[in-house]
Amino acid sequence: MKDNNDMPGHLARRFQQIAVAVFLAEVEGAGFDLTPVQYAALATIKANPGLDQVTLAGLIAYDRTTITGVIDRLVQKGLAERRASSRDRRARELEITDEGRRTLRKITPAVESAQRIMLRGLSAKEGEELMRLLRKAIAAGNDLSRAPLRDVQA
Amino acid sequence: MKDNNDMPGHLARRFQQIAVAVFLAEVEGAGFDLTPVQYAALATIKANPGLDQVTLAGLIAYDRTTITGVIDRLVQKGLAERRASSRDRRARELEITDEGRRTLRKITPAVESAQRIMLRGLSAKEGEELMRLLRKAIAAGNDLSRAPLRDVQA
DNA sequence: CGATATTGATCAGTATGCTGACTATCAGTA
DNA sequence: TACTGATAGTCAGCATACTGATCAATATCG
Repeated sequence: MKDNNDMPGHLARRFQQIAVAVFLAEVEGAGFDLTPVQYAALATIKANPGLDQVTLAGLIAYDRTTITGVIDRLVQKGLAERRASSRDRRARELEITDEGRRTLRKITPAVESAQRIMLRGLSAKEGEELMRLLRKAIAAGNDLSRAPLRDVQA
Repeated sequence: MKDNNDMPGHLARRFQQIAVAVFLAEVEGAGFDLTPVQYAALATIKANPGLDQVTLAGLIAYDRTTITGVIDRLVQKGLAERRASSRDRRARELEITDEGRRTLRKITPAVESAQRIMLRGLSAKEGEELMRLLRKAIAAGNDLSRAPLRDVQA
């Protein structure tokens, strides 16, 4: 039988598992309570003020049904706001709050530290190579998941 | 701001997301209904008959609380059995059923196909290198998650 | 214009994964 | 042997992720 360690799918699960654990530990150590998904969403809202949920989902490759709950929690924590759009009454415009901005700023060192820790077994060059290969594999498989990455059309 | 594509954590999530989608699509295409986690558990039970749940968890790096539900579903599908251990009345001994063996055998081509598809953007050499780097990063971070990989002591 | 298709958001249901708590049992030791 | 600590399994609760459905609103096209 093929060993688990020869299965890219298994390795993907393990690496992701570790990445999440490291992220949560670093962020909690900094005194915050924010998940990787919530962080990515919040940072993307800050970079694209007023975007709607589908666009946000496309920018970070979330399923649109997952976004609903994530935004719920960001709003509940006072980090983001969800407003009805005036241009399209189906859509909600997302904004980051001052509190959200403060949180993002203070949390950034912990997030960057987490990225280093999850690569701590690799040299700088190996880390770069790992990211390059992941990017390449992801690009080729982008449309195979229900939540592909979608660039915004200007 | 750092781009998502420079964050190993984000890339890990994306690659895992695609890996799961590909696995499910291939397995469903072969006429089966088994998740990646259920497959790994079943294959490990087959390779280690009579093992208990904690040992199984250690072999594939699951959290022990996650195993309970996974086994529930394998048993419910008639692919595995959970019996009380005679040596330790706290423990359950896990066995694969004939139906489970049949399923594993028939599903293997789909699983292997899935592993190829999720690397389809990479050359053979690049795929090997990606797996090598993932293994190395995982080994260094093994103890950072609640569910580390644990080898069996003979 | 009006029928049809598409889109944004949500919801119900299911399956990982985790934290923390709890029970039952086992192991080691004073 | 009685006490203490560790261990196997489960459970409640929460947060991703997905499938598939539904509703409201918008776009498109005959």
